[in-house]
Amino acid sequence: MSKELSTEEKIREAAKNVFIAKGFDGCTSREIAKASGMNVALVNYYFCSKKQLFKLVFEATMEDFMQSTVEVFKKDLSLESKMRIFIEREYEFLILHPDIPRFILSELSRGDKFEFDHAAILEKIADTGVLEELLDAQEKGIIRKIDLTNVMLMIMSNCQYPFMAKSLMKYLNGLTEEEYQERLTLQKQYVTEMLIGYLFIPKTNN
Amino acid sequence: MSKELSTEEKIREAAKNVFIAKGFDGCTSREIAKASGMNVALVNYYFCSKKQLFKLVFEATMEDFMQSTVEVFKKDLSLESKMRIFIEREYEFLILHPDIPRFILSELSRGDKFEFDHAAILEKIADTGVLEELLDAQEKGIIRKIDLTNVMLMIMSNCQYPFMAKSLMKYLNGLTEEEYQERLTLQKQYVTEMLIGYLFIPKTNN
DNA sequence: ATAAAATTTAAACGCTTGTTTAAAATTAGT
DNA sequence: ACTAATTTTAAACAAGCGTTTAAATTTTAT
Repeated sequence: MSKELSTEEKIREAAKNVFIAKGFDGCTSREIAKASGMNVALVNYYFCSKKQLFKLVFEATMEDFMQSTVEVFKKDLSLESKMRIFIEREYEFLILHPDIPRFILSELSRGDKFEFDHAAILEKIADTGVLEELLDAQEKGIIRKIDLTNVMLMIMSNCQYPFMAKSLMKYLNGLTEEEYQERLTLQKQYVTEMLIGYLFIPKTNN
Repeated sequence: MSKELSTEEKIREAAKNVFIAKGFDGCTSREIAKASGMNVALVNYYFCSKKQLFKLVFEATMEDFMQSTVEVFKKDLSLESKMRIFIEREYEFLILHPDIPRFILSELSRGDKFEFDHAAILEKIADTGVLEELLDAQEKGIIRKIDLTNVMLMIMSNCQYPFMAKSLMKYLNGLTEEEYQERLTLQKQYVTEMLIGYLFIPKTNN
């Protein structure tokens, strides 16, 4: 156990956990303070306000989430391999942080709460060259000519939703946490097959 | 315009809109009262507490959502037709009520807020006989032998996520509401093809 | 060792929250 | 028409909220 965290870092870490678990509206400054072992005044001493602390946490979480998965497209591999590895990474990440997609989409959908800087995230995606690679593959007839928004939606739907719907699915199907984890591992394999099978145009043998 | 709503109904309707838009934690009793044209005391006069009003709204919303789509499986059609119509209905419903999946999954994920009665929903699904039909189709080699939890996940992922991620996708791709609606219509067609193509085993010609 | 700076604390600030009260206004029953 | 029940209102309640204050403590620098 590394106890060598500064007060500021302790608060930031606690805030991240609490915000992701309960949302901005679902928690209090005092709750964050208590979770970090500090008191309320220190939260505002280091971060000025609950809102600003949230903004910091949200943007960092969003960047982490994107970064950890999208960077596979920088590698020198076939598009299909990259796609497979991307899905693999996405599931790996989400098994460790299953609440992040719901957190991001929930907070983002009530966007009046703060204006977040999406330029940084757009840049990280653009930097990987994934968009050009996909367009190029469409020109070459490797993958279907589908608007990239739809391609992204397909992949993200099949990666993120299974984690967002965990509570509901466990309810509906009467599964334990372990049983649901098993379904998730299977789901990863199924959606990989399904997505690759649908998006990639089979090579004709002649 | 039908103005002939009772006070109780006005509050219930307003509460539904406000809860779905902002979540339980994201709104106040006074906000709901104002949205219904009434005052705070009336909310508790008819519904005892914010929590109980929420419980009512949540369970009704959940039942509506399930009911409107799953009942297609009662019809006398081929499984493939039912699946196609199911997806069609789901998208139709979600175009009208795009915030409901996020609402349900968000509120459900912090389940300590109240215990909801999922038996009624389970029963509605069971009543359609969809589960038996799917298992039967698996036995007959019509669709892949995949755990039904995973089948449900696949379908729900591709129907609900595109609506849950609207804010994010509009951001990332710089789309207007109209442009995103167009993508959603295309998405419906793509995911129908993809899901049917993956889940159903092609008939061999011999 | 001492003074200055940074950190931590307990207490308080106005304000909003969910809920309740008690009186006023309306409706229903006879 | 009169009474009783129902509905609506304005006002108040304690509790909790985000934030601020000012004093106490610790750290840093000379």
